[in-house]
Amino acid sequence: MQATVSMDKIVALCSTRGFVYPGSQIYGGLANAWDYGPLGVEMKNNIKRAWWKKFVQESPHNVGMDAAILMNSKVWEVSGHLASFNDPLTDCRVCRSRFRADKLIGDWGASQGQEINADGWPNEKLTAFIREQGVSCPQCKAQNFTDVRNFNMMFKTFQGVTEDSQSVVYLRPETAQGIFINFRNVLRTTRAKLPLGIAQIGKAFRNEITPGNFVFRTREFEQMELEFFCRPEESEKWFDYWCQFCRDWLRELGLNEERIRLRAHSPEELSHYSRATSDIEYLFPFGWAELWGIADRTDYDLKRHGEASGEDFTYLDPYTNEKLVPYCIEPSVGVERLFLAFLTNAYCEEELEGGDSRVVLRLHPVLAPFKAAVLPLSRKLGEQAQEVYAMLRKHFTVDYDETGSIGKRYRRQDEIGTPYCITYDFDSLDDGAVTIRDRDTMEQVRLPIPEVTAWLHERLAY
RNA sequence: GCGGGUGUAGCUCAGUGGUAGAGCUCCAGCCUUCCAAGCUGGCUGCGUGGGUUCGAUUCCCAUCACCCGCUCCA
Repeated sequence: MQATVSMDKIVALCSTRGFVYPGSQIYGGLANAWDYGPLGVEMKNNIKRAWWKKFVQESPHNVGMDAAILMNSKVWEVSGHLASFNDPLTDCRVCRSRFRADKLIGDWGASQGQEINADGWPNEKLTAFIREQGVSCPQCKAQNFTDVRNFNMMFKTFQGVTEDSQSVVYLRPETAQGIFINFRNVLRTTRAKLPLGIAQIGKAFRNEITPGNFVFRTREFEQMELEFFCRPEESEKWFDYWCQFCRDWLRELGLNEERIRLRAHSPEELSHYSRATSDIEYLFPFGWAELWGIADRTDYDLKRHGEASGEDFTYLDPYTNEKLVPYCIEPSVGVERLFLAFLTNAYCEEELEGGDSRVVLRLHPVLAPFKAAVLPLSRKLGEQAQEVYAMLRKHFTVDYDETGSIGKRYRRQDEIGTPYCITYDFDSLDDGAVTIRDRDTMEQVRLPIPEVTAWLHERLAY
């Protein structure tokens, strides 16, 4: 396995070459906001396109949809996010442990031999109680807590012009709910039978306490989620199926097998909606971290929404005439995390003869921002090379560069992962052919210009 | 949110109580017939807001941002 790249190098490359810029830079930035530049957006789009093709287009079971980010607040109440993401928290100033204030008081009460239920107390009351009663830290015994604050992972905003509680809306913390609440719509309009997967790509927002590691954890991020509905007794089979499927897809796009592992969650780790979860983890420069979460959400969401809305979420199996609420397997992955994984995975520094080195992004051609670059050997050939460039632009995202030496231009393209460099030279004037140089093998082929498009199509097919 | 560190050009750094340099990058011109060549010229900066001072990039205060450690999970 190649040496792990430092995060600094990735961040620097992203910034200098136009993959990712720090957000709101001219105003001093905004914590953990990142803007994707010309190359970054191409690569991100390539990732999304590849995922969609694999998970929607090629699948006999799956269809896509695109739900609104803003939804009726009832959705979050019923899904459990409002309750489980809205805790009164306090920190011990001495040992920096964090506690739920109501639980802290309850436990303290129990140790004093009295039963105290602080659930639902206003924060001021919680803070005052902790101070006045001298509640001590279970970790370090200190009596020095911060004021109790509400920690809500959901971004809250207001719909309409008045800020009254009637119009509170939340930015979705996951895209999945948009699928659950449309389950019946999709089922009816597609006339699909189980198993049925509904896929969605979209932004989600979480007010994370500690984001970080570049684009790994940000407060605004893009998810690619599949909610795969099946018969309850088949859920384990499909769970394994999707774990393997996701893994295969990553491998197909060039992610190093040795840096991928599957890790099953322990019962304590499980989210409120999940019965079983496995993470596909990737070895990032900062260590192993979750890339893809595959969760068995059971019938939790459909049942909850069914009960709360009065909508009937049972499915009538046409073969068995049996009524059931489907189970749901959810493979959910963050686009930015994939972006970072592919980027760090592809980053190589190579020693060349003569002692100098080149930075190469060995990105799978499908992911590369530019599929090819047209490089006239000399500026004098610019006019003719431009014609090749114009021809290829109709089919692929291609770059054109005529500044500096040819060697320098090869290096520039290597650094941003362009798989093919097409050189128009002086012989081209006579034979109407160009030289294509492969980024990885460094091999060159000579090809008549009219054949280049087909040649590239063949290699970029996915 | 807490503790520690940092903030000068696109990048890496130097420097001074009298308003700033170097290397690389980038751009233009010359040259150049396949892997970072050379020559000439050029662009760009003291995170932000206050205070002290005749004068602040430098000293003080605040603020913001970033990095490293504790929480989380796409």
